[in-house]
Amino acid sequence: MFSEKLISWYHQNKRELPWRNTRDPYKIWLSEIILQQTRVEQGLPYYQKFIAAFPTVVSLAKAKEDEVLKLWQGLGYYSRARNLQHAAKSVATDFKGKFPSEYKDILSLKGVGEYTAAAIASFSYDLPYPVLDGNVFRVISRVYGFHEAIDSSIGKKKFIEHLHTLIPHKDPASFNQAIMEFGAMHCTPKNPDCNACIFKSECYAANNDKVDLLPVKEKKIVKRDRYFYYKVSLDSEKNILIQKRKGKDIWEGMYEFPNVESPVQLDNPLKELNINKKELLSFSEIQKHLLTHQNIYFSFYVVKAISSKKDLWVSAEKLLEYPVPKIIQDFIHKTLNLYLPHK
DNA sequence: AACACGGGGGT
DNA sequence: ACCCCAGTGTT
Repeated sequence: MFSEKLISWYHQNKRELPWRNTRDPYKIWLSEIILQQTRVEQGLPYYQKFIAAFPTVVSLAKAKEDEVLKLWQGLGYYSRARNLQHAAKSVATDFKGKFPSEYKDILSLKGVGEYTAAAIASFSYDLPYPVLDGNVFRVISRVYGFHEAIDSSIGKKKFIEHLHTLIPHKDPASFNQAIMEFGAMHCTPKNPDCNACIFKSECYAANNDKVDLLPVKEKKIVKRDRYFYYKVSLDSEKNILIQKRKGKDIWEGMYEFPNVESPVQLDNPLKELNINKKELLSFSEIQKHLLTHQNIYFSFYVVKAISSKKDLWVSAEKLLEYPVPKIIQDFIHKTLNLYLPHK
């Protein structure tokens, strides 16, 4: 009954989305990776760009990592882009260019977890694996009154087991699409319209005034402050010094200006950046960039410098081809062009 | 099991 | 200010 009502609602209310008009596992996989922790409206233009640049999984496998990261720029969680290409190479070699069709093989791809494997398996191959994402947690916890924490393994197991009893083997793809769409469009986190809900009569949360209390989450996010002081070196020909960001940290693989980082505001950034007042062209006040797990505070110090062969110096035009974090892109766009000839 | 990983939008 | 978003990999 639940699935029939849900699927019926879906067919009347669904949005037209490009990855819903295909069974191509490559396109479905790409859309699912893009949409992880990302709203449909934000991911949509990236999906279009990727399909245009890489029409097939093999074309993606052949790309340079920097090219993939550049297309991903601005979307965040950049390990998704690196893993995307890693997986494309796996498909090209281990699976001879043909996207795997068994759940365990799909799950083996880098960046593909239980949610994404279930999505691909059902949408592309009609396999009865239920998806469990933030939308599904919300719908199920409210309708069935599940109070187990959704960020615990106990809770996750209970939700998945229940979903296996709900998903119709006849049309698992529509069920999975429908429950996510219902969570996204109707059973929203804040102020859902319970009076107009198809599950009004049987929904536990609606009938027990618990809509605002479900789903239950137990962990709360811890934020930390990080201060970045960027040194933007320009040589006499307006080439700019950049470097590739290393280490398992935010923005891994993206390009940036040399910098110093501190957990607290620095008293004397010039000293830490090894800058003489004579070479300093300009600097910016500290700006804020707020992320889920950290508050980024940053400023830029532009200096005259002499380029050297061993470092990576690029023209302004060339710089635009490198993948960079949002705050660097904004700086290039808003400030750096003042110093540079045209563009 | 806990934590790290971006950026944007809603309330 | 806080929460959430078509979650996953690492430790």
